[in-house]
Amino acid sequence: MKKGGGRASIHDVASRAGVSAATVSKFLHGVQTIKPANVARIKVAINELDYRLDPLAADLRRSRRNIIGFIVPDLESEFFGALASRLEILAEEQGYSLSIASSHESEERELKLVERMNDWRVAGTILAPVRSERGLGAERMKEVGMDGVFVDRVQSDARYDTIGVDNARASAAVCRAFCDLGHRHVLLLGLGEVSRNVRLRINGFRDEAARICPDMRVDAIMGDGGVEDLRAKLGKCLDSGRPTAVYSLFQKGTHIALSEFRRRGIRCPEDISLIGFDDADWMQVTYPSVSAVAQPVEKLADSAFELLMERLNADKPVARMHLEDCRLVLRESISAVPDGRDVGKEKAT
Amino acid sequence: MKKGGGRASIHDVASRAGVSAATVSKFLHGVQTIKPANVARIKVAINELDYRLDPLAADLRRSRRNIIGFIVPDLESEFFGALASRLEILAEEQGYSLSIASSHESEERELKLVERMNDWRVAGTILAPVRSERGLGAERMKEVGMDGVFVDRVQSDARYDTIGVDNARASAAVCRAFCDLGHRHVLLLGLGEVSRNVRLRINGFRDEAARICPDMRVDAIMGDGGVEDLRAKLGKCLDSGRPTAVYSLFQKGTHIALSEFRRRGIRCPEDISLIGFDDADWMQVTYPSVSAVAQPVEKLADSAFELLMERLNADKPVARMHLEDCRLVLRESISAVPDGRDVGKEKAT
DNA sequence: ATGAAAGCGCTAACAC
DNA sequence: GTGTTAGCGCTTTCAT
Repeated sequence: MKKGGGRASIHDVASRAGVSAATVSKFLHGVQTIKPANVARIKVAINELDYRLDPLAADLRRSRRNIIGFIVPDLESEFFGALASRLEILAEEQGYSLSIASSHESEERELKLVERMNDWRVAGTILAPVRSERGLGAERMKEVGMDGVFVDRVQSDARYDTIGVDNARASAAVCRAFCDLGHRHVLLLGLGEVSRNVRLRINGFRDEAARICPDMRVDAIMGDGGVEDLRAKLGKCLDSGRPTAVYSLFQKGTHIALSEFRRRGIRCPEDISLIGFDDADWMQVTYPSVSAVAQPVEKLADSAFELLMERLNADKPVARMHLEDCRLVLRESISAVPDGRDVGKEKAT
Repeated sequence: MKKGGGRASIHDVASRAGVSAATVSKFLHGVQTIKPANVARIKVAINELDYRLDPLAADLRRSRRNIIGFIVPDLESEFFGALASRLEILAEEQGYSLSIASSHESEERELKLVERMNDWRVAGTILAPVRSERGLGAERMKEVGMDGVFVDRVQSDARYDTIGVDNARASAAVCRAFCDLGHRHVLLLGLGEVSRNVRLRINGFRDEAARICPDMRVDAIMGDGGVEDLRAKLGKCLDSGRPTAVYSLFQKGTHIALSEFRRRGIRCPEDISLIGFDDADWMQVTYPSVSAVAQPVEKLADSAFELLMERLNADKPVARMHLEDCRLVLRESISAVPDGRDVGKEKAT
């Protein structure tokens, strides 16, 4: 009989069906060697009692939770939202639930969340760190030996798989696009904090410039004091010694570039070209629509999950580094340098 | 002694400290009546063993999980991301963890997720339904009597609290803005599926028009066949019998409106004015920047959580309906009707 | 083919 | 103050 207040337990089902809890448990797990008569009675009992297995209690007994943890720096951005979205589906396909948590761009919080995942005894943790694979959260994962992988703001690690996009390659493509259009003075727009990825983008651009377009002048400004600082610095560059092209290294920067162009009446792409890292829907609808490096969010999620699964099933996992390729989406915001102004001035050869 | 493979349990700590598990449990819960000497030894043992309480095991014993479930239709939108983000903080402040899941705009999946929350025996569930408080998920919550509240795409319910924005009021404000600028022919842009909220926005606009601006012509087109259908229909309206103002009833619609204006060389706001429901960062940076109804995301989250908490602590909870006010953000996309063209034609009085 | 028993890690009476 | 005991809901040998 079902006891008073609470919900039906496996024992309630068992006694109602006239079998033992063990048999019900077997039934629930698809064991085939149960007498058909009993199967039938168990089914009836389950229906009558509205019985549902408590997965957490089952996990407790099994000493392993069917949960994958996912820690993101920020849930308000479409990028991480999409990542979470996809991982959730992948996890469920494998019988896990995904536990999503946001560190709100705080390393301290990230640490707390890693610890919570560990307390929860999750099967594995996918960490998209605030800073890098050397940040507080990642380091704690190593300390306590949690199973997991690192994604997005990471390079490579001695013990964990890392999954990221090929920042350098994408930026090289941007460089080539500008170079082909005759641009010889490009401004890179970055932010101080999100260092690693942005640094790779800068270097990727610079290296390619040195290789294929040595007479290209490449300036970079970094908003060390946040986005408003960047806005101010950009304003100065636009007012004097204006470049013919801007490569924004993060989405908000693209936003800022566009609005500063407008504020000054600088026409894009006639006066200046623009490409941004990280594509977004709205970039199709601005005037001009803006060219952007699109990150392969789904592939990132797929790879991260796949590597995690392999790792969970491996005896002695090796640390791998995985880079996904980005796609350069060309829209109206770029054009050839109109006259020889900059090209002529800089062409020394 | 700590046993072989696994992690230290409360018993390991107890025996190492020379006390019983019960005492350690008390210590962990801040019971003050423990002999200082024992407190000290427990602390030492915890440190030496790196002991951490398993919250799920504790919850099991307590027969109540310290988890709040949050089900969103979609994690890739900033709106729900922000909602989740805020709820996560609120939940943790009260000692819960928030379990976030996305129904991916599918009612079937929503149903599954509600059932999972129930299986998990969460303390409460915040549901942002795909359709409404009468959708699959919500109905199941009622059936099984889960504690929770409904948020965003909801009106009112007999048994659950509902928290939403005042669509009608916001739309009335939009109507007044247009009316004051002399607009007498406005086009409303909606989508078939997201019916309830959109309907309220339409009615809110229409009612206000009837009240304060009876000579205003209000047309509405609904993309029954998805966004591309809407785009096509909008195109037709713009080509013949063009209105002087457009009120888009959802964010994607604003996007579409803007791009269709551009495609046709229709100048905004000179030729046509635009206001969109649901504000976004990118609307500041388009040309023109677009006026929008901004939804109070944080307030929504705060109210939803507060009502849930009250409900969890109430003996016989009553169902309340909560509406938050939106803010109309005016930007460049609206202006007065230039000449008497439409005004003159329609003014019958 | 099934059930008894032990126990996952923890808490809560209730004795002492 | 502290330990004993009895579970929370489930799984898993190991007999039978």
